[in-house]
Amino acid sequence: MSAIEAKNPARGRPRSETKRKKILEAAVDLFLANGYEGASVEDIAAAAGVSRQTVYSHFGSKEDLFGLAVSSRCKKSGVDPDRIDYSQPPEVMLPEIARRFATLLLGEDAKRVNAICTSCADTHPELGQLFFEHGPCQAKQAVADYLASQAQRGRLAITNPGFAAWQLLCMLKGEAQLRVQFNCEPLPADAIDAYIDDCVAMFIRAYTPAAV
Amino acid sequence: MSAIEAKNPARGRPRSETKRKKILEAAVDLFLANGYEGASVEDIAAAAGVSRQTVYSHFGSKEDLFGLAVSSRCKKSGVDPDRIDYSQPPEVMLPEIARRFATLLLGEDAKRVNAICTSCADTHPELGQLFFEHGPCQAKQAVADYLASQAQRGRLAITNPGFAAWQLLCMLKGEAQLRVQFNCEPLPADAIDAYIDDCVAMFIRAYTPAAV
DNA sequence: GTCTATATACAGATAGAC
DNA sequence: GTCTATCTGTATATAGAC
Repeated sequence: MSAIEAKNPARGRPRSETKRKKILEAAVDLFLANGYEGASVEDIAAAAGVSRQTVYSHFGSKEDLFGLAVSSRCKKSGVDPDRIDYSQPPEVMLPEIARRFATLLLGEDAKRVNAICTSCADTHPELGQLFFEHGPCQAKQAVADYLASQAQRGRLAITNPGFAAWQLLCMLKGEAQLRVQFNCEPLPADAIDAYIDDCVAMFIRAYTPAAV
Repeated sequence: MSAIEAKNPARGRPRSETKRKKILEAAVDLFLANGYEGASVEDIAAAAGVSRQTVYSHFGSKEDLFGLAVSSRCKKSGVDPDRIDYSQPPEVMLPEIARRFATLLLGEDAKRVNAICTSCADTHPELGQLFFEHGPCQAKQAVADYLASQAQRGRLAITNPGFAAWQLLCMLKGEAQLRVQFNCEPLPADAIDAYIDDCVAMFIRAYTPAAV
């Protein structure tokens, strides 16, 4: 499809990393503000201070740009493989991951992305898939990798890290995320924190290796 | 507001239960088929074979009807307090509850309700709240009550049944429900079953009382 | 007599056609 | 801008079940 990454990077003028970042930033802002159809590539290029051609040169298509914008937004909020410290034990790392994830989930942006994907389900069914892959799926993979590393060190008794990662992440959504999604009164912050702590503790309990 | 339930039920002619059921049935069908705004009270009354006033007499308002239609649909699919057997131990009852819940979650109807609520978020923000209360919240309460009863019998070590119920139900959604929500290729049935079984086992492990 | 249910008409709001 | 159509929700009158 898009043969962007196939080009020889050593030849010609290299693509500007700063421009790429500005485009992604502008895309995130405009997609969230105006929806997928409401944000034109022209608008995004203008907001980033580049030409429309530059956008296509970097990202190939509007849809690909959407997917990577989602991805960058998620990583910026902390659910990023690079920010997981594999040397840290679960008791330290999991609460940290859980808090980052909850912050991302409960923000207005997550709700908007959901609204965009469901409202465009008829005209652009790929948007949902792109979000799923670049958002939840990436987060799950990062957590699964961490859990697998801990299992290997004998700190957790996990045979299926993929299952365990989905369990943890989905569990964390809890009542709070449903309330956001369905326009209900949000839970008080301390109740959310207590729930998250309870989830992490419960998760660790379920996957603690049997004492020898 | 609507003083429907305040009337004396012992005096005079009782409201027809069959008509009520027919109205609810028609409401479920038409709301799911045409959305909230697309289904008029007139249409629902006609489909149920009653007059528009009868609908209002039974349900007070279109919004209340929506909430109760959601509720009836959920109960019909099995997440119903009345269908929980408190005498059954968790090893028997939880897998049963989990399977019923997953069937409901992964159906097309759940996706449609989500779409209806998010698409009407601007004009009818109460729809989301009604769904939340009559759908997820009721299911959670039913599960929480069961878990509390089991905790009292010493079969589970649960101090906060509400938290535990949300944990179990949210966990069950897993990858499969996200895929439905975001128009991705569904998981194979055996993978879903394996995940659900894993969730229930993990849940029971986390909440099994310490051996004395 | 009390309450359900139907039929009809009406107010208010909204959306679309012209 | 106006006119028309539609939908919600209410009011009123009538027939009939308990």
